[in-house]
Amino acid sequence: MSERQRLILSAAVRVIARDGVRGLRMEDLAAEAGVSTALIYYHFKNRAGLLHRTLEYVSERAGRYTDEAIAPGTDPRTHVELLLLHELQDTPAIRENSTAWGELRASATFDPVLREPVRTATAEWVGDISGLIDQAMIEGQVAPHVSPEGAAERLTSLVEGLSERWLSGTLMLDRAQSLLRDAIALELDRAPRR
Amino acid sequence: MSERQRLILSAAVRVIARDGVRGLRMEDLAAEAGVSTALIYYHFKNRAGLLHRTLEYVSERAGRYTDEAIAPGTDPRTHVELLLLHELQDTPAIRENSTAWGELRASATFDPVLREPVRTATAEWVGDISGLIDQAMIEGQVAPHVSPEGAAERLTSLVEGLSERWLSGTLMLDRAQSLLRDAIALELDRAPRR
DNA sequence: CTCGGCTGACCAAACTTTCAGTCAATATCG
DNA sequence: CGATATTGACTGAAAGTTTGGTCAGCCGAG
Repeated sequence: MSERQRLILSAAVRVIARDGVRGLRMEDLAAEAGVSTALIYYHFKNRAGLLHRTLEYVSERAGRYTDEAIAPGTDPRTHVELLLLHELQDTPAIRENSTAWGELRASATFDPVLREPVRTATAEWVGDISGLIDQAMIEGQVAPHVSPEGAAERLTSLVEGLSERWLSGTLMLDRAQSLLRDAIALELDRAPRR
Repeated sequence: MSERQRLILSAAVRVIARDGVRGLRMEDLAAEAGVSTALIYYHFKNRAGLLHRTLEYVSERAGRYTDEAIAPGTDPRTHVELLLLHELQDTPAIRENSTAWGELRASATFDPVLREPVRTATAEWVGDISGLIDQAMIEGQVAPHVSPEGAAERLTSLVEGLSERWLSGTLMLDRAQSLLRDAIALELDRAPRR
């Protein structure tokens, strides 16, 4: 992928985070990226193609910044917590990525082309968390009888639900974080900690 | 609200569930409702006004069909379970309402006008569940130390997360249901049942 | 020179919104 | 009671606006 494409895609994420997928106008995007509208068509064929590529870009980028945020050697249990809580952080980058991700996921309900990448990205995320819970169990940081798969699916779904409430102004961020922390404890300890 | 307005609003829910908020065109809506486009403007001022009223209509209707679905005299614990599971049911009415609700909630992230009705409707739902958990606790159907508020917020958020995954084709319905059932047990019993 | 990257200008189609005006029902008046 | 205004609901048609998408051609690096 060329530098120019990356430029356009990151601009797309910004525009989507600001106006939603519904509000993404090719002209707005061109302005945000500082290029002509025609160039977008040159690189991405059409609006649908652009959205498709943007979705891939968002999930790829999410995976990257997620990894970067966590010090190597962190124990798996803490790792799970950091990974999940990470989505509920009020920095421009995360807010932007979360908003765009939520929008693209929602669009998948109506656009079959987006379904498969959404499914793949979700599966990957759930798989990561599930794997970490597995490890944490081996190290005795998680109660036995916990189903890593189930817990991972519930916790990531919960994060998405909380995130959307936060981003739509329905829920305060600190409340969302505290709810998530309790949920993690509930899932992994089978009783709230402290 | 006149019968005619109700007719248009229910058509709007159908169109939104089918094409999304972005895909709602005034002309399509007019066709779906069997009226002229001008009539929609006569009753709702403009597209934004229509969306706003549709949101109110969806939440009102959700509350109504939810009540109808549950036999009076049901014990509170079962009531909670039915209420939550109810959103994960593949009937046209529920799918329609859930899809429209998800769309409108997502739109609230970008449209301040929609925020307040979304917040109100959510608070009402959380309040209902929380109240029922309270009652269930009094009747000994829920473990002590459970925070009804917290559990209600987490469970409803989880339902929204699971629902969106289901509707976007990311998650099979029966899996979503089973995940939710386990979450309820985890939250209310502080240990999975059976 | 030439070729991929890139653009300004442009357009047809898609959409929203407006408007003049019809019609049935209801109120008003002589 | 009959004639006449008034009103609210509603529509067809078209104006007005926005948007996705195309295209002929410019430009700079090799």
